Amino acid sequence: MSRRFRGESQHKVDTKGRVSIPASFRRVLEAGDPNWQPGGNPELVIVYGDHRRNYLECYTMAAIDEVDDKIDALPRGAMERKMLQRLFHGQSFPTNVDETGRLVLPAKLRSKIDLDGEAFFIAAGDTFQIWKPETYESEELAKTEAWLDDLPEDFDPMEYLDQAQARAEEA
Amino acid sequence: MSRRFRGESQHKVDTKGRVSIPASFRRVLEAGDPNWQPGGNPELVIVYGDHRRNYLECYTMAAIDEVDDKIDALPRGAMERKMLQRLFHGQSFPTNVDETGRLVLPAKLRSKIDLDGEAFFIAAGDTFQIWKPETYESEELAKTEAWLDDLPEDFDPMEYLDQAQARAEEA
DNA sequence: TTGATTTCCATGAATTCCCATGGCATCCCT
DNA sequence: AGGGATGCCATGGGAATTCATGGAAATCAA
Repeated sequence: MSRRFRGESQHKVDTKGRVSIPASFRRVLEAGDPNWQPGGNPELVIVYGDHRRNYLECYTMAAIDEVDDKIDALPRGAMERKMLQRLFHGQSFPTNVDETGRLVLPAKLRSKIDLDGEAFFIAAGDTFQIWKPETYESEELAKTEAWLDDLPEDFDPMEYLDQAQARAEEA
Repeated sequence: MSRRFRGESQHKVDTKGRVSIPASFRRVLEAGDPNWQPGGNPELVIVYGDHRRNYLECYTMAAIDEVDDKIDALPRGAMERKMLQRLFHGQSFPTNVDETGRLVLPAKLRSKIDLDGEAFFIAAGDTFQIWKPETYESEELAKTEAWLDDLPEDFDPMEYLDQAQARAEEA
């Protein structure tokens, strides 16, 4: 049912690294954890990636399992496989939501994306991301603004939806 | 059957953000929710978009699923995909009609379109929109009036219907 | 032991749930 | 045709719960 994350919001991060997860995201994490049961706290995996990535990407257990399966399908010894293993197995952090709906970000993860005081959460399909608000504003929003400015005055991004469909059909 | 929304109407918004949904729209939401069953309350997704958009667009589950599929069809990493994900996954709010046929607009959404006291609903094909009445009057109506005024005296908008058909045929 | 986790409790604000009312249509019975 | 009776619709009010957030006590790890 609620397999997809949806929405965006901002929450406080205290000195211990505790942050409330948007309530609606919690429901998705619960639904996506095969071991979860009412009253319990769902697990999840936070992928932080290499130095170039400046946000944290959070996977439900179901989503990360899917990724793992795909990695397993690659031939042993293949470079792609090694890279993906490093990213998803090495540069990631398994954890769980706590009793009060929060999750604790270790100092290491916080400093990696330079988080302090506030964290911005945004859904991205079957994962959600955690950004330092300022980074999100300046990098992501600015980037797309600039990109949109290059388009015709009356262009509506919605038109991309149909492009998407067209591509899907010819494939 | 009742796949399309039709009509327009205005309802009160109380201090808690509760608004009655036009009864006829409810039937469409029910029909468009694969999980809905008689006696239950249909879910829907409200897309509010970025600061440029000053109305809320409401999708039936079927309609939003279609959108999601199209987004999934775009290549990972593509700019269009990111934009659409931000819009439809990030800048949206999943909710459901309540027992009494109302829906609750969180303060965040209300303030975004500067809603207070009254909300104007208008059908738009397989979605419907919620506007602050004054905004709709001044922006939308004025816009289409102006547009119509630019056309020849005796022009009949119905002619567009045939244009649409012609386009479909050549594609 | 000492800083760093975890646990466990605490609280105001926001949100959900439950129940209530008056206004219209429609249906039905005589 | 009159006159309920019935049922959906728009709207309100208050209680009960959930959220987001803070702080203290209890555990760990080195």
